[in-house]
Amino acid sequence: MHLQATTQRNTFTQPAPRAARPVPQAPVAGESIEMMGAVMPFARNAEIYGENEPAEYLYKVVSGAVRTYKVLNDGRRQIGAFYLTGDVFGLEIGDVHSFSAEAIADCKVMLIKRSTMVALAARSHDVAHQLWTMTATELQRAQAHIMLLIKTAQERVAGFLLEMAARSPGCAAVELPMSRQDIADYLGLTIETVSRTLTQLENSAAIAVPSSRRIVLRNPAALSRLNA
Amino acid sequence: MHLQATTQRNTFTQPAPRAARPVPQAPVAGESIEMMGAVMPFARNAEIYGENEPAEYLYKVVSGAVRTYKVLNDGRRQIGAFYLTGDVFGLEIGDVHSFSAEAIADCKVMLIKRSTMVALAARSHDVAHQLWTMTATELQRAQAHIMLLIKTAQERVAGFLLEMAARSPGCAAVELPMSRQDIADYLGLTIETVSRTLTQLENSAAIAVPSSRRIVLRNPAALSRLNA
DNA sequence: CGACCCGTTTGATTCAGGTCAACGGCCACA
DNA sequence: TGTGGCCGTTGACCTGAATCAAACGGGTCG
Repeated sequence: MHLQATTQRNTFTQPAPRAARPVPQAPVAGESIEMMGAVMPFARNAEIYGENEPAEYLYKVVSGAVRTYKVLNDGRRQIGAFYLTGDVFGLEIGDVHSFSAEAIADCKVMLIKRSTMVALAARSHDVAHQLWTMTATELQRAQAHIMLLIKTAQERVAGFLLEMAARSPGCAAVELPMSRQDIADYLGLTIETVSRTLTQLENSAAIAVPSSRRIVLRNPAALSRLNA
Repeated sequence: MHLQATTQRNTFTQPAPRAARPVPQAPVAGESIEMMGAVMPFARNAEIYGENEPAEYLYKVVSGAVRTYKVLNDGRRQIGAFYLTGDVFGLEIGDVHSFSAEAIADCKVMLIKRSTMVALAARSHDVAHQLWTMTATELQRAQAHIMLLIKTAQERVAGFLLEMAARSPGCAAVELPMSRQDIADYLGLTIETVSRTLTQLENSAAIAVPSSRRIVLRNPAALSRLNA
């Protein structure tokens, strides 16, 4: 149940992290993380890092999409978050990752050495503040996720669609990079329930589903009402 | 449904925050937050702050216990976290609180002015690092909470008991400061299900419940196994 | 062009947990 | 020593989502 297709590392497109070219030092205070780090491509379903691996880097999505997740003993998978272009992930306080991360689609990810960031933060309050802010943003995301998980199937799906819409540049139609299984594992539902709920929402004219990965929010107000 | 007994502010035991005595300035780097701020008492069920109120302070539990929560349109309440002696809460990146906070039992809480902390963080890397660490701890707590919410009732209750046990100094018996309703709203269950599950665990000899607020972990290994 | 594969949808049935209702224990207070 | 209010427990029943199963559709590849 909840099996992933092919989750093994793709050793072709993903050189070992140690092989990354040296991260340029950026000693100036007020430096943003934008301008440092090496960009690395990952193929669809490639593992970016694994749970309990040392957290050597922090990551920024340059293009594509990423999921973080945990798998329980019995195989149930919970997706912690989806990261789209511009999002930062892999930020941990401990020195190991508490989730695993995989590419949802082929994507490019910028790697920034954690030790570099931490050292930089010690010198630049700006960088320190950025680190704090990113962690706090992540916290807010997690708290919103908790609020989703106590709701009904309809409310969860509606909430998910609104969240994705809010994160998409173009407003009307949402292009979903992830499968129904991913959505289900994010929302704590089964694919069947997600699928059924989407057709339900379509029948009630709240959304349109021209193709399975493309969803038009026909009546966002109705969705918000569902979102409680 | 999920109604709280008496949730209004108790204006007797809780002077307005503005009346707090001035926070001593602590310019020395390496300063800990321990030594600054005024301690204030709150009566059982008194509101400490409300959702969407400006986040002027951050709080540390000196004694007693606190819950943070949100209420949905339809009255469902979700408890975000329980805070026991020594825990810090109310740490936000935005300038309003995203949850409400209430005293579970009579308690004493230390208030620290947020602006003071932020100013201090700008001068002391140590303080900045503390702020970051506290936020990250909160993030981990939230992520663990997410993992709880996708599980079965048994697993949630077992997980909750183990969490509380881990946070209690004395190991064998857990003294729960919160009601069944609080536990239910934390775990996304009903009081009936929490109650039933506890008796189930008692019948299977995993725990003993000498009094409703006191629980002995008779077989922590079995609970851990449930916890998946 | 047809065969297959994968992700998705749809249908039938089951079950965990919710709902509704009654009861019991404990404590404060008269 | 009653009596009323909480809080927690237990029971009977119901329902929303999971499970099991089958069919569909849109790709790729021989």
